[in-house]
Amino acid sequence: MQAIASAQEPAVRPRRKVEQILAAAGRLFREHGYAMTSMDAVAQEADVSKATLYVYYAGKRELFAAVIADEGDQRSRVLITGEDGAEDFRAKLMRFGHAIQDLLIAPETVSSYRMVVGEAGRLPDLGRLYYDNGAGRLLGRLEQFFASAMEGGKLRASDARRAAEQFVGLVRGDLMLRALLGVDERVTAQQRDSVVRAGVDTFYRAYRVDREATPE
Amino acid sequence: MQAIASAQEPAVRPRRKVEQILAAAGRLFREHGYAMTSMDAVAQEADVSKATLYVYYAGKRELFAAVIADEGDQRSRVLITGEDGAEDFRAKLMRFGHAIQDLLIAPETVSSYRMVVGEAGRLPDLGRLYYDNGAGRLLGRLEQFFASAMEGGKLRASDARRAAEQFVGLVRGDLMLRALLGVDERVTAQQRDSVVRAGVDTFYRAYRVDREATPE
DNA sequence: GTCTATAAAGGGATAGAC
DNA sequence: GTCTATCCCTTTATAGAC
Repeated sequence: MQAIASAQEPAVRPRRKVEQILAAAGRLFREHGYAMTSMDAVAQEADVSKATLYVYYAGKRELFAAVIADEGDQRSRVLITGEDGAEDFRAKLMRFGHAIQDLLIAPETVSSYRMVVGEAGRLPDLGRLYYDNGAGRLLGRLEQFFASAMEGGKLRASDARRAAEQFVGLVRGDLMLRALLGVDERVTAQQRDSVVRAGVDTFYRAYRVDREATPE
Repeated sequence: MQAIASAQEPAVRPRRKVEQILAAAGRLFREHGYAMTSMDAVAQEADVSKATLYVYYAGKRELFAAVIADEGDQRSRVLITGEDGAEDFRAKLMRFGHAIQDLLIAPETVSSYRMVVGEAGRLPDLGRLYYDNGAGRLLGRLEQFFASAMEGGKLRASDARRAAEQFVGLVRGDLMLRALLGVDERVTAQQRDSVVRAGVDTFYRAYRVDREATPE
């Protein structure tokens, strides 16, 4: 019944298994959460025996930590590019706004956040790691962009970091919280666009350079 | 060893036990999350036998649902009062901003949100209930306040609901997300005030009535 | 209604063969 | 390195006495 392994392959591709395990664990942790995911299930999903899991990871917590660390790297890949000078500044804000909002309410982001938030009370180090790799990086890039814009006279000079936080908060609206809580079945493109448009509008009204004042 | 109950009290205060159970379950679920809280622990914390739990609640999920429903009612009690005409409008915004922010990053709110968010994927109805009773109510009251303010010429006329969402987003900053992820050990009053101040400033710049235009 | 005691199942982790 | 089989503990849920 069982396939007879030839003696030729005792240690077959050592890298492969780890990736299978990490991917399988990620899927299950995101979908069912930490506590509700069993090592049995991970082993089955990864098509590996349970004992093999414990060869690569000391325990369930370590496996979870590895998933989070891997997760953080893959998030926050949003295109904040200062180039493309031909583009209208407001149009650029709209583009960034949409990109950021799309990322924040994407199903993968949501299930990812749920997984981490649910355990953040018990594993604060992982929460911090996740924030730094995700929202932290995004805010950093946005801050740089706004700093340049302020220097270039596109925006009123002020705290660029604060501006970045506010911009994210404005285009996020309460859509992310609603997504985290599973409030909406589906959010239409129109709703999303409306939030971004209003957010950019508010942001720009507050940060645009006054035509009259500031004659330094 | 055990106290001998007099025959006078077979069904002692039927209401009492339920409250004990609900309170104990709430504490444990908030602290340890759904999956990591055992019915044994709840029974012990509530000073009740495990069998008694199952008299009042069909199972663990039902108990959790009861906790969430109870929880939602108690949140969102923030004082948004339109009266007090003597107060400067910006000062009022600052007061509301602080009250809202305080609520959002309060430890009870954070552990509460963690508990619900962590399970929202499996129990979407509870997530919606929680949102409606919490953030939903808050936004509703704030919307009313802004609508009055717009009508009274204190703010530029526009979508009051959207303004409410943006106001909350601005005074929240990313403090709540950081709190949910356990990023900061402690947030100083100075940091909090700084976020509120900047948020109100941005909000007011965007929504104040232009001195020159709008001569309808 | 409330308790003690226990059934029934599932989970994390490991021993030992190959 | 990888597997099968298993240990041992915890968990949900219930039976039965009072």
